[in-house]
Amino acid sequence: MWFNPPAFGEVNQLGGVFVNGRPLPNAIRLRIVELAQLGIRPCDISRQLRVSHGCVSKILARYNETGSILPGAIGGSKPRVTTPTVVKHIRTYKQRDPGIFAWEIRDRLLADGVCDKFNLPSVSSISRILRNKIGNLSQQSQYESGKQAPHPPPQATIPYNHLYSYPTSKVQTPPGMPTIPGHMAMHRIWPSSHSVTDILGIRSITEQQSKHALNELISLQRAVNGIDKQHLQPNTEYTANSYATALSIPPYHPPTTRVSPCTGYSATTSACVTGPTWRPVSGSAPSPHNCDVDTSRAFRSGTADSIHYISSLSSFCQALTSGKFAVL
DNA sequence: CCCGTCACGGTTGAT
DNA sequence: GAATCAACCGTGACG
Repeated sequence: MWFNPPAFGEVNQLGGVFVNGRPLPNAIRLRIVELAQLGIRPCDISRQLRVSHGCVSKILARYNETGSILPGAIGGSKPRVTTPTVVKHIRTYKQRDPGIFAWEIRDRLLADGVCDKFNLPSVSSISRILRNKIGNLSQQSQYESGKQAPHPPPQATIPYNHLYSYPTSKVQTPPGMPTIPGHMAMHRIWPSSHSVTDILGIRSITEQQSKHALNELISLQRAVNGIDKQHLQPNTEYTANSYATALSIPPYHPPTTRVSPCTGYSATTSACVTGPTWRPVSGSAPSPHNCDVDTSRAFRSGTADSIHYISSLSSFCQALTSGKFAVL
């Protein structure tokens, strides 16, 4: 029901708003990574952004591993590994050596580079192919001409979830998109220290450097969101404007200034984050995690109106991504 | 106190 | 078009 979406989502222990089952908006994810790069500890990021520490940990871990702040691809099925190309090769192996075993075929597929470890068919899959599709080699030409898959994938060796699987030195991007510069990807360093600086493998990074990297990331992801919406996870909250959201979230206020369902943590760390984009606009308000448009407006105009505004925008955004409207 | 991990209830999209 | 399935999500609790 896109007319009646979860208006505010749910509120977590930190007072942040989230939509169960849906990823945090890119703006929040981006902010998490940016704060981590600035040396803010995950626990403090969690409090500042009112996102559970488990989530912060997960996002940072993924960023460290893949270089991407984007969530994984939700829903859908894994692409079939037994593509026509793979079947063709299996048939070839079987023709050359009728006594070949399925496991040998599997090894050869890997050795010949037909498949990689991500899309290598299981032995049982190969057996099934041998049984169902190549059982009678005399019919192979018939298969060749007419029994193609209804929607054959353009390539045979695209690893599943390849959009979010990045090498360490260079971040892979969707086809046609510019490559993320190497310095945007984090090194695979995972020291024992719990310090985010150590976790991210950054000895020293200036705020200017961070901003520069951030801007590049924003530009890239804006382009990605606009150009290839199909290939990226269609996050309800992910429009270009979403990047203003996290920057406008009022900082976490310790219980001395705000009654929060979450009590008991130190207030000393909220001052770690400074800068013009992090200044409180008004009093406390629920973190607009489920909203993606210009919430900075909303948070300047009072809580009640803000909530209504967020709700309306949330509806609109859901409509956008559910195909009710064309993307602007 | 901080962090990593996991169960849980939820959403999503291909089949 | 509905059901199913397997992917993902963030939260909250635990160690």
